[in-house]
Amino acid sequence: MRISELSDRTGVTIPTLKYYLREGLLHAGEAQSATRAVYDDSHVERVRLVRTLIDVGRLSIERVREVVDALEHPPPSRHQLLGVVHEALRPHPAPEPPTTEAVDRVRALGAPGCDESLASTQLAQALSAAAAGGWVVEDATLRVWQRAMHAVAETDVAEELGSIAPADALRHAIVGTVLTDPVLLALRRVAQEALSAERFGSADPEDGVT
Amino acid sequence: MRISELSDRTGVTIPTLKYYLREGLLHAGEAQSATRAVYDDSHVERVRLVRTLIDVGRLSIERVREVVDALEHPPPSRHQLLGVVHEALRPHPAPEPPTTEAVDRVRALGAPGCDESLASTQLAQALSAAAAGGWVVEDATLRVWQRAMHAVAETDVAEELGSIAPADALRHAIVGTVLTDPVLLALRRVAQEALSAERFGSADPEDGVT
DNA sequence: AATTTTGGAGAGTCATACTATCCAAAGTCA
DNA sequence: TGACTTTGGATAGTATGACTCTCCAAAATT
Repeated sequence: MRISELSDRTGVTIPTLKYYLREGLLHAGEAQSATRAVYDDSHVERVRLVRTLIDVGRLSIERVREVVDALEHPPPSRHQLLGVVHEALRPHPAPEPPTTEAVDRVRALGAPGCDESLASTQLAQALSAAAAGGWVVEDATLRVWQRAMHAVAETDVAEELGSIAPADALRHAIVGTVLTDPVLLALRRVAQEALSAERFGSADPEDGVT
Repeated sequence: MRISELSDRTGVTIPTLKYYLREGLLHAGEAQSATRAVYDDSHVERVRLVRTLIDVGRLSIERVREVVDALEHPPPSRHQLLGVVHEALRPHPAPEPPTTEAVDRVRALGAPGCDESLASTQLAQALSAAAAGGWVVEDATLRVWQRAMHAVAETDVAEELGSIAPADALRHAIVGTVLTDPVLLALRRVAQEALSAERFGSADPEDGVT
C-alpha cells in the first residue's frame, strides 16, 4: 500500500506519518523508485502502536522511539523482558532520587533493592514523592496494597508470557501495561465510589455539616 | 512573609509565583500598600499543592486551576466528595467515548452506570481503549482486578474520610489520589518482576530460544 | 499531455509553561 | 536624607514538544 492508504487505514495524516518516518518511529516502506515506496501490515500495526503509546500512555515522541528501538532489539532472555518494559515506560521526566527511608521501606517489603530493579526504584521514588507531599502511607496499608497488586501481577505474568517470540512478548507486555494501568486506576475509583456510597448513603441530605 | 520568602520556602522562583498569581492558582496575599503584600502558611501550602499536582500528577495549569477552584467551593455533602475528586483528576485530554460493549461490561461488574458515575465512565473508556488497542481483558481477569482494587479502596475510604472539614477532606483526597496512584502502579511492577524471576530464574542462560 | 501522488527536506505553527524586562511606588539602611 | 533594594503589576519573550505546511521534482495515472 502507499502512504495515502496507510493514512486512511490508521486515521493519521500523511504529514504526521512523514514526521514519524523522520523521527524514526515508523520504519521506511520498501522503496520502489525515487518517489514510490510500499507499506504493509507491519506499518499499520506500528502506527497503531505509536498512537496507543502517545494517546493512552502519554509517552513523548522520544520515549516512543526508545520503545520501538527496544522492539527491534528484543532481549534474548525472557527474564530480562520486564526490565525492558519497565524501562521503556518509566515516568517522564525523571522524578527526584528516592530518600533512603523510602529505599529501606521497599527493601522491607521483600522487593529487590533499587540497584537491581527498576520497578523497585520507581516504588521508592513514588513513596518519596508521597512523603514529600505530606502523605503518610502506613506500613499496614502498604502491605495491603502489595498483596492486592500481587494478585494483579499474577494475571499479568500468566497472560503476558506465553511461549511466544521475544519481540511479540515484548510488544504484548508494553501494550498490555499501557492499556491496563488506566483500567486498574479506574477500578480503584469505582470501588471508592461504591464504598463511599455505602458509608454515606448517596441520598443523605444531612451530610456535610462539619 | 513577602513573596521572596514564599519563594525561598517553596523553592519556586518569584516569576513563577507571579505567574501562578496571574493564573489564579495562588490566592493573592493581603495587600498592605500598592507595593507590598503579605503571604502566610496558606500560600506555602497552596504552592506545594500546585507543585505536587503538576510534578507528580502531571496536571495542566488549567486543570490545577479547576482543582483549586473546587477547593474553594468544597461540596457540602460527603458523598459528593469523591465525585469532585475524580472529576478534578480525570484524564486529559478526554478519551474517546466508550463503546456500548465496554459500558455493558462495567455494569456487569456491579458498578453504577456511566450516567451516574464518573469513575464508571473512566473505567468504560479505559476498557474501550484497551479493546481498540487489541488488548483483550478476560472477564475472569477483570474480576480479579476488581477484587484487588476493592481491597485498595477500603484503605482509601477508611483513611480519606475521617470527620474533618469538607475542604480539608477534599484536599486530602486529591493529594492522596495523585500521590498514591504511582505507588500502586510501581507495586504492580515490583510484583511482576518478582513473579517473573520466580518463573524464569534470573540466571537461566538457556532462556530465549524461541 | 495534463493531473495527481509521492518521498524528502525545511520552515512554520500552536499550545503550554514558564522567564525576563520594565516601571514606579514603597520600604530599608547608612 | 538619600542611595539602594524590593515589590506588585503588566507586557513581552523564550523553550519545548508535536505536529503541519510548503515546495520540489520525479514518477504514476488518466
